[in-house]
Amino acid sequence: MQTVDKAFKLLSLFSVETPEVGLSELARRAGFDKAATRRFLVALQKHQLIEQNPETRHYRLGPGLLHLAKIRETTFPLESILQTALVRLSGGTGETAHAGLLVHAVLTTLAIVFPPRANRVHLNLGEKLPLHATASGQVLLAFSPPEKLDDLPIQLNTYTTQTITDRQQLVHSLQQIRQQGFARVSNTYEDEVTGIAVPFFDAHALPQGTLAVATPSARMSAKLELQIRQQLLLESQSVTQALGGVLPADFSQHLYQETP
Amino acid sequence: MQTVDKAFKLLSLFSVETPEVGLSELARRAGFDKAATRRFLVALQKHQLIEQNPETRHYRLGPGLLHLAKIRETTFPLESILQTALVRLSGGTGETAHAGLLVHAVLTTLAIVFPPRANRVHLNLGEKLPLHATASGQVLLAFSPPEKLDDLPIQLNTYTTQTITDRQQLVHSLQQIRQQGFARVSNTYEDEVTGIAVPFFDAHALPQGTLAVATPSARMSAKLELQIRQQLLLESQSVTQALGGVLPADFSQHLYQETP
DNA sequence: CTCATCGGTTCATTATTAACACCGATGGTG
DNA sequence: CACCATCGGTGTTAATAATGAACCGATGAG
Repeated sequence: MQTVDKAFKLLSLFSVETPEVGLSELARRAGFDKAATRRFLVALQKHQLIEQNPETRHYRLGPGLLHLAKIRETTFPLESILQTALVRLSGGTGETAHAGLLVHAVLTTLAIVFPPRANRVHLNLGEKLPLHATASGQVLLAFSPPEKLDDLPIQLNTYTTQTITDRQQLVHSLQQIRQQGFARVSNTYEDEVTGIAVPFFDAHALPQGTLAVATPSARMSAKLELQIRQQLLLESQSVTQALGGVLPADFSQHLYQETP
Repeated sequence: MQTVDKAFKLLSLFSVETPEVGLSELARRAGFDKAATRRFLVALQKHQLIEQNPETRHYRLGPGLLHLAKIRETTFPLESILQTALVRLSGGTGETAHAGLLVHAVLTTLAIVFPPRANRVHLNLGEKLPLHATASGQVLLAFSPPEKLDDLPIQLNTYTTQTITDRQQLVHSLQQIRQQGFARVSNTYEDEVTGIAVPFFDAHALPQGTLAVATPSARMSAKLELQIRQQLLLESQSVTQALGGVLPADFSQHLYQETP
């Protein structure tokens, strides 16, 4: 079913950063022949998974995706479960809380709740978060089967002076994260931002996404960190359960250690 | 690209009514061989467009759809545009307002706003609306290219004593709807419910979905109907414009006729 | 105990997709 | 203005991928 893989590859080339792309560019990025790319686009367009901007002739994701996502969300409300967890997290910590979803080695921001204060961390819905440079990404990698590390690009992008770009160092860091059950990074993706994240799990005890709290680094203290970690752990358990997921043993142990 | 068509066909077998389906059942409904169906499911599962309930071994739509839909919605906010239009519609009329999306000859409820009163029309998000038996469906058919009528099932389902089940009669009705620019039906899908609907259009001036107001039939009056129609026309224009769509000439004429 | 149906797998047969070369149109550049 | 590159899009044969009947073990109803 490599045909399905290729169709999906085309769909996954669209992002919040590049929502509309032309034919040649798509073929280039996907590594397909232009004629083949066109045939795929026409097929996808037929089902409204893709649509074409008639002015620019560029392609973009289509409304058929909304239709399918609405069915899924109505019968299996992942997004709304995350949203309510984030409201509690943001309310309890007074900081920005966000949830990410891991799809095919890409971590995307699915939901965000901002606290009602002026100085807060900002990020965008749909934003793609680098796996090696954010707390959310690292905690996902840490709880994923080791072979998932192969999906990482050879070159780890640098975002700030603190970004981990050495593979060895990253792997070492992941081991520690797995042991402690959460990830905490400071200024590795955006300067002056500290993030703490935990994963939530699917029915196979594999990480499906993350819950995270992000604070201005200046505001982070040992006390605030502890509070955030405890809340994240509780919400992770709650979300995982609501989804019909299962916590892996080496994660659920933290639930008892952390509670005072 | 028949492979893409088949993959989509499998995805489209899931609905709010039947969100989880087993392998044999899927093969039967799609008309595919069981082995082929399995190969498709495995391929779709790899990209999280489908996921499997490990207990029942049944399949359901996957979280990858949320990911893609979020990207589309962030960069091209159809759903949120509809939502704000519905808030105005429901607020202005005091009745239930809903929006439907047409994907591959299937009309699905994408957004709903209920008025704050006890006696109101109820429907569900993600609900599939029959094209021949609802105001929304009829207005879509009326403004679609005639060949779209071929997608209709041979047998038009009966929902109430008022449901149109005769093809001739339906076609006649559609002509009138196209001329007047809106559809109005009473008790054809649910007893005691009257619906009024207008389409909104894409960049090719093709109907992409509908805006509708539904009232308990007992409450409908000539005055209320006129008010609803005027508001629907205005919101249709506004939504179409916000989407980068184009009104067909025989629709936009009503904008001037209706305004008093 | 039997039979039907479930999810899932195997492998020779067959229909599909790939990609080169080419089209006219568009737009930036010397 | 003429040039060249690139755009979106399109045919046609060679190479590749999907198909489906038969078969598994497991499960559950009569």
